Amino acid sequence: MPKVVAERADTLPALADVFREHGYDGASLSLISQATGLGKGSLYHFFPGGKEEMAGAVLHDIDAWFRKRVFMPLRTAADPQAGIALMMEAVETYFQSGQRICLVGAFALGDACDRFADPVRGYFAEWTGALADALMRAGHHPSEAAGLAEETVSAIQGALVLARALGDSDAFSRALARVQTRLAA
Amino acid sequence: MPKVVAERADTLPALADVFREHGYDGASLSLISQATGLGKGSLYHFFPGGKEEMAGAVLHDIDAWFRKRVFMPLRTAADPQAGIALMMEAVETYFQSGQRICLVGAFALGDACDRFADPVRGYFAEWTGALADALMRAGHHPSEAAGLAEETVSAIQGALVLARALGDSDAFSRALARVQTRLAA
DNA sequence: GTCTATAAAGCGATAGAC
DNA sequence: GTCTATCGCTTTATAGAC
Repeated sequence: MPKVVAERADTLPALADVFREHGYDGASLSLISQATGLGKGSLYHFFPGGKEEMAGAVLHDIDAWFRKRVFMPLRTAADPQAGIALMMEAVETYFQSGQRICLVGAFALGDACDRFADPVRGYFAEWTGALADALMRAGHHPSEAAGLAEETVSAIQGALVLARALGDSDAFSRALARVQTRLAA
Repeated sequence: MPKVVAERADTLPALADVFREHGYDGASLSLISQATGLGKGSLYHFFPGGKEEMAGAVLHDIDAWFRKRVFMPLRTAADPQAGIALMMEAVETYFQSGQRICLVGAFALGDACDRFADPVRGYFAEWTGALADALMRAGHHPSEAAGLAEETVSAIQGALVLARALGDSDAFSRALARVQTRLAA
């Protein structure tokens, strides 16, 4: 059986969970140490920049996942509707049907907004941009495509807020269904 | 000229701003002291329960504002469409055209979710419930009204996330316009 | 590469003078 | 009702042994 933590990247999923659950300020090093199974010494060995570098690495990891599974399919799929379908699948999977919130959205609303303004903006700009591109290739007029893309990403983020607030992950699934209908029209 | 802070309620707007800007954990007592112009002694005189009571009072204040300006008009307006119009006005005003985030939504996504689960859930349950009620009275079928209400509140929250993340408050105004169109249909 | 020990600062909260 | 001083604790971060 391989070591659970062999390199820096192995810690990122646990790190992401801690930040999602406790926010940036609430994610203390002792919580992080507990979640990753690593002492503070090891954490600072992997992340010399401390907590800020940990959160930055998590954001970068999330961005890479979305680039591969969402943004790239939207931009490069021969059939734009197939790209959109891949996006919907990835979103449903990533957010665990509404049980997992979006860390980037949480950072946008929360304490870490100023500190990570660039990666946060980049994530949402890429997402809306790639979706608008797919919608244009699917036949929508440019201005209409941009609005529909904005509305779609916005609806997903809002549904995550509502699902978490109401403790009702079905609200997220219902929202995804509505989004799908609207994108197909 | 009257005293700036004469009673507990006078501190709530400044308190709300601090929590909105820094989150629950990030809102330190020294920041709160600075924002309200009150020393720690005075703060604990008004809020014996400390920071948790401060945030609770802010949430209660927000809930009261929405009850009066949003939930009640939706439920009691003779013309349901007029009630919806009042809601849209209030939302546009309260969120300052997208420049101000929703503290309840931020708490839902953030560190304070567990601590304030009840008021957070209550706020969104009341909002979606009151809007669904107005939509039913406007002629929508019950199931359809509930979905449209959920979609509307969700769209507003998502637009606040997107506007903050992109640093583009116009994204919020565009979302409100789309919502208005959909509710009128 | 991982740990323990520790430093320095900030935290929420309290006490007591005025 | 407001303040300052202070307590006890936790925080991030570092140092150094292994």
